[in-house]
Amino acid sequence: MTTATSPRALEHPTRDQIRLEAVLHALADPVRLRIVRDMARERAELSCSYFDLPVTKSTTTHHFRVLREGGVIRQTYRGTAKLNALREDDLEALFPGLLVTVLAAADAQATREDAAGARADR
Amino acid sequence: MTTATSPRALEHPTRDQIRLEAVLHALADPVRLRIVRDMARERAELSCSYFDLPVTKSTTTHHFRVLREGGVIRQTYRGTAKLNALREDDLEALFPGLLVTVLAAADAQATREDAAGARADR
DNA sequence: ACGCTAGTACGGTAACCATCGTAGTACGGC
DNA sequence: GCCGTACTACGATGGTTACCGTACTAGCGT
Repeated sequence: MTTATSPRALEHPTRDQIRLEAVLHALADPVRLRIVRDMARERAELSCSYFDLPVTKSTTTHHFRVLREGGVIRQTYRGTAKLNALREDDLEALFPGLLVTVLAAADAQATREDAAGARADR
Repeated sequence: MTTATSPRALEHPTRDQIRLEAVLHALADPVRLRIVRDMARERAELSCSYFDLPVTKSTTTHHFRVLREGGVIRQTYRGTAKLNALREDDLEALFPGLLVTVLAAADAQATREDAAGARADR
C-alpha cells in the first residue's frame, strides 16, 4: 500500500519529467486525441467507461496509460471507477498554449470533415 | 518527367489532405523536431546537408520524408541539392498557432534542459 | 457471501518505425 | 566523359505500438 485516497498507486511523471515529444506522441493517435477532446469538453473528471471508443476495454486501458505516462492526464481511483483529469495546469506551465492550440486544431479538422461529409452526402 | 523546376517529382499532400495526427506524429520525434526548429530559426530554404544530425544520411532521408508526407515541410530539388521549407502558411491556415506554439514549447523545454545541465555541471 | 461493474495484467500478433549499410541515381564542375 | 557531392532506394533488423482475448482483482450493493 502507499498513502491516502486509495490503495492502488498509479505512476505519474512529475511536472518536470514531462517531455514535449511524449505529449505530442500521446496526442498523435486518433483514439487518444478523441479522449482528450472529450475530457476538455466536459470539464469534469471522467471515468474510463464514460468514453465510447471503437476499441476494446483492454486497448482503452492501454491508451489511458499512454496519456498518463506522457503527462497529459492524471488518473485517480475512486471506488471501483478511475477518474481521469487533464493536467491542464502542468501542461500550461510547461508549454503555454499548447493544449488549447491542439484542441482548437482538432476542432477545426473535425469541422472540416463534417463539412466534407455533408457535401458527400448530397 | 513532370513539369517545371526539376524532373524529379516529390509527393506532397495538398493543404486539405494534411491531417493533424500526422503533423503531431511528425513533430513527436526528437530528430524531426530538431529539424523543424532549425528550419524555423534560419528563415530560409535549407538543404538536407545543412543539418548536422546524430543519424546517418539514409535515416535523415527517412525523417525528411515523414515531415514532407505529414505536410510539415515542402521539398524541392534545386540542382543536386534538395531545399526544405516549412509549410508555415498551410499549417497556419489549417491549425492556427499550432506550429508557433509547438516551437515555443520546444524552446522552453530546451531552455529548461540547459539550465538543468548547468546545474549538474557545478 | 454473491454477483455486478470497472478496470488491470498478461500473452500474443501484426503492423509500424527508427535505424543502419550498401548500392544506385541526378546533377554540376572539370 | 569523368568525378565528386547530394540524396534515394532497397533490404534488413530490432524495438515499439495498437490491438485483441482471456483471465484476473478491487470495490460496491444486496
